[in-house]
Amino acid sequence: MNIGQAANASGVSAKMIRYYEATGLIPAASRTDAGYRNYTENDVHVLRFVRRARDLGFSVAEIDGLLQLWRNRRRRSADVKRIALGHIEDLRQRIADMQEMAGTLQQLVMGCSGDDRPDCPILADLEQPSAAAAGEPKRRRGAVDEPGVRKRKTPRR
Amino acid sequence: MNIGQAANASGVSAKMIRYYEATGLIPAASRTDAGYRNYTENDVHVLRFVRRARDLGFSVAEIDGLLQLWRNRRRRSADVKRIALGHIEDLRQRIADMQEMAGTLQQLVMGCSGDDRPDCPILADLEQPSAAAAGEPKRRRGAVDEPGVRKRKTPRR
DNA sequence: CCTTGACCTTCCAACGATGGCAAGGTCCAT
DNA sequence: ATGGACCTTGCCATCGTTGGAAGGTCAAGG
Repeated sequence: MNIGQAANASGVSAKMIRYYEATGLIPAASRTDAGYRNYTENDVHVLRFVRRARDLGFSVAEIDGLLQLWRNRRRRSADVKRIALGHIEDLRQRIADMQEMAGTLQQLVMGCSGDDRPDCPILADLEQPSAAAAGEPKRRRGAVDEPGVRKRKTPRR
Repeated sequence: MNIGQAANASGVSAKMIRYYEATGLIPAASRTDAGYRNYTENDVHVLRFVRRARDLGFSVAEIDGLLQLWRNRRRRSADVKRIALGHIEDLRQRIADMQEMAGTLQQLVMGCSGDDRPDCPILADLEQPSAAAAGEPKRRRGAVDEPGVRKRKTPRR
């Protein structure tokens, strides 16, 4: 089976199949004399596994762990469950963050006349976050502190 | 005010301030003789606006639009509202997608013993999505169709 | 005056997952 | 033999953000 057929059969694009191979998520496919990648039904099975896991929002790194457990007949289901629970927790956190954003915006939007006049509580809040709309200071995903203000012995002029 | 002080005062990292300047989101700051960027209280005000908008999940492109409206005293609040509503819709869609993922996973996790045994419905579902857990086929954010299967007049051997 | 260290500058690379395009080789039916 | 669908590799773009390197500046303290 060629890569295009494997792509059709698995729902993973040919591009991504090559990418997964290059990054080591899946083993390198065998090649024909002409250099074409060759796939078996089993390979497609693996690809479908990957596809499904992506659909469930697992990162490629997580899928790597899941694939190893999948292949390991002596795995402990606890390990699988841990990965899944961690991912659920991640999803819940992101959902909560986005719900808070949406809720705040909804509040602001409701106060906006949405006509030809310039006055708008949305812009007003962006300018000076109101206590009501600001909520607890949240950290965006992946955001990390700056190196921190290193102290100067005497204040800057 | 130096960039570091503007960063501290606005909550936007110095790195990002330079980035926003380079991409044209904010105007280029004036410079000292030595080439240091110089910021005013008003610049910090703009940066806080940007920061707040990022916290609410607006993309940089959307913030660009919001900033222009903010600066325009003859803006129509309807334009602001439209951007906000579009963003809310986007958030809701993503929330729904993630909730579905989390729900499916929660189902699977509940069926997993999470002990030393290898049997695990989570892996089983990844292998062969069950109708119950599969749901309607959803499209991941940004996912786009492959070029499509171009038809071969006769089937491949 | 010189050193130190905190700060600033620019430039380049990386992340994650995916798509797009280009230049070239292969396979197969007509 | 020709055409066209397919394959190959490789590089670029996305998006927002961080990290680092190499080097210049500034102020305080010895």
